[in-house]
Amino acid sequence: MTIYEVARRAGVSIATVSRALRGTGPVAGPTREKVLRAVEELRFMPSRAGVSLAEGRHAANGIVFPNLSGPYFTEVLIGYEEVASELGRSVIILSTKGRDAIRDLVRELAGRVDGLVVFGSTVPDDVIDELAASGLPLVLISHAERPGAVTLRSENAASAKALATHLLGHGYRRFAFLGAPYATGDDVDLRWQGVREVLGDAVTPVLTAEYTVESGHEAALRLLGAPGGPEAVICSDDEVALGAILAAEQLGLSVPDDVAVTGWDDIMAARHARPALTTVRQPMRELGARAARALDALIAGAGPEDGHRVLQTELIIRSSCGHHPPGGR
Amino acid sequence: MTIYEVARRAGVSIATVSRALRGTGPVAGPTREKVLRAVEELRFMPSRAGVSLAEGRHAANGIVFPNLSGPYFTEVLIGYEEVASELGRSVIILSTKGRDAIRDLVRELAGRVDGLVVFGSTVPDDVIDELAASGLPLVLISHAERPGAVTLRSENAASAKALATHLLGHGYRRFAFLGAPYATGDDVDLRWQGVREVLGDAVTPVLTAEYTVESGHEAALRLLGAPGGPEAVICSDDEVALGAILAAEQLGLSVPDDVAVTGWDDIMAARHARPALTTVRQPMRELGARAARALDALIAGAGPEDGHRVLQTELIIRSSCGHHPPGGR
DNA sequence: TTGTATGCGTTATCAT
DNA sequence: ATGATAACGCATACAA
Repeated sequence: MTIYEVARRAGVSIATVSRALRGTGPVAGPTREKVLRAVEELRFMPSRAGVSLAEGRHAANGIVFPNLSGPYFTEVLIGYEEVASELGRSVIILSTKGRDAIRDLVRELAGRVDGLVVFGSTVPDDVIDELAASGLPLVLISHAERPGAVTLRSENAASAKALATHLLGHGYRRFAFLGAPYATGDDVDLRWQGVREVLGDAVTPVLTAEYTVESGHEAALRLLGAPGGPEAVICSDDEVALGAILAAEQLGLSVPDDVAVTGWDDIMAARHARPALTTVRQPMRELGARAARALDALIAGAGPEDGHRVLQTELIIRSSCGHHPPGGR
Repeated sequence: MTIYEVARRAGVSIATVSRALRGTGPVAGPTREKVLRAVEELRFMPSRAGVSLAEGRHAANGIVFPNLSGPYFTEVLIGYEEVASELGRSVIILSTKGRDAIRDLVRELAGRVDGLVVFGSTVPDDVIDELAASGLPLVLISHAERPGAVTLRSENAASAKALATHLLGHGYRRFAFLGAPYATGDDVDLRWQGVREVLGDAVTPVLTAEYTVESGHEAALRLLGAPGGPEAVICSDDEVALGAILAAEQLGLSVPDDVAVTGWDDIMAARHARPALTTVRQPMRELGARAARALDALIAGAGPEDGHRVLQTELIIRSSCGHHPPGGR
């Protein structure tokens, strides 16, 4: 079912069919009618490959993330897909978790899209370099500022300081920062830096295997099971924090009476956990939506080719960090 | 950067470049070297549109789901993407939630892929008809059997009966089935049918707005707040069940002492909830993985063009449905 | 083993 | 207002 068959059926040329269908160039009323009828009868849909080749664009965006296991990347993806779809662009996903030939996969993806969103730390930096050098529009989420790409992230250090300060206000003096191995400049690293700036040597870093409930659980069991444990555990994210709460419960420790626990992200489970989790809300969907818009602007050639944008967060005080006087703020 | 420039640089024809790159047809050793060197120097990547047009295929699969808000669709997507990627196929996603021109979006998607996975009830049946009629390989998840497409789902009715029977064993006699408006033949409808078959008039259906914690919470507040409420609430899925547990707690009711609650799916939060949720485990990732493989077979032209496959589930007894003697089964 | 030439399905330019 | 035709970038049948 090609444009030629439609043209033949309508008794016109393929040029006319193309014009009638996409509204470019003049087409007489009756002619348009004939064409549309033929299209209808033949259930014609222009071949995407043909269009892409002729137009020199894909009308598709890519997104590269490490995995979709937790709510974080999923939420960002939701915001991204929604806006991309509104802008008439399909979205092609690529998860790097457990893949070995990441470089090839990313290259392949790059070949099918007009632009790419990449989460920091999912792709080796030289691959990013290659993409940027190729001129592909690029938006990096939670990645250090970088010429040749737009970078976008939520604020980390200031929120971390606010959180740490709040915990000091509760009277805690021995802290642990619980999270996965963080890479320099990634979100969790910045949170750690912020926390450390306020707490100094009062806070000890404790690594988990991953940013998951399971990992948080295991690490917290060890941390809280040993003597001289922390009075407050600042977790890299909500999932690790939920794991820490489980561990505390398992060890017969009360949260927050025996040990305070805080998270990050404000995923849905944070509000429903017991105790409800004190956390830093991060606008995850907004992050995805902004990325989609920024990428669109990049592709359209509007705006600067690089730049850095930081989205604000909000400290959400609930009950897992300690007791608060009713009516107090 | 086209194949012509590579050919010129290597001093060969484009046919030789193509052969050297994709390993089809014979190429002399030294010639291959020259070509590969030119490719390297020019950072050549074949144009996806060109390849697709020439090959007559996209090497891409689509998947259509209602949303990615909860763990269910996300988990299926994880399994799907992983297998599709292994099979060398990109994954293009489409969320229908809140979209108005679903038909057009699906058509557009259909034009960019070699095959499509669609969750039941996300797309009007006549759109499915159109896709099937067009000959596009189609796998339907949690959709009624259907000629012209492979359908795939997890088992529902038998699990529902087992669950209901287990609850009867606890001695409960007044039940509610809590879930969103279900469509005939969808998963939740089949669960309801199974439950009803065992419990008869002892179970009352109660609708929620959606399959979400919030919806379950609201509906359960009304259900449990009224006099003569049920002794056990069988929920359509874990998220609704978590909402129900929240509602019970809020109303000062103990789960399971005052009211039992069960879920479905065994999402991660089910195990971590308090009380831990009795539920029916459904192999979500496996569902996605199977869909990807079935679609691949369909595209390859292997196997029958339609068929129905049902994946087994497992009843997971935890503490939200009542007390169990230690050591008992 | 290598090259030539054609087709894949559009879009868009340029005549008419 | 409409039609012929040249790209677009690649794969491949066929010749050499």
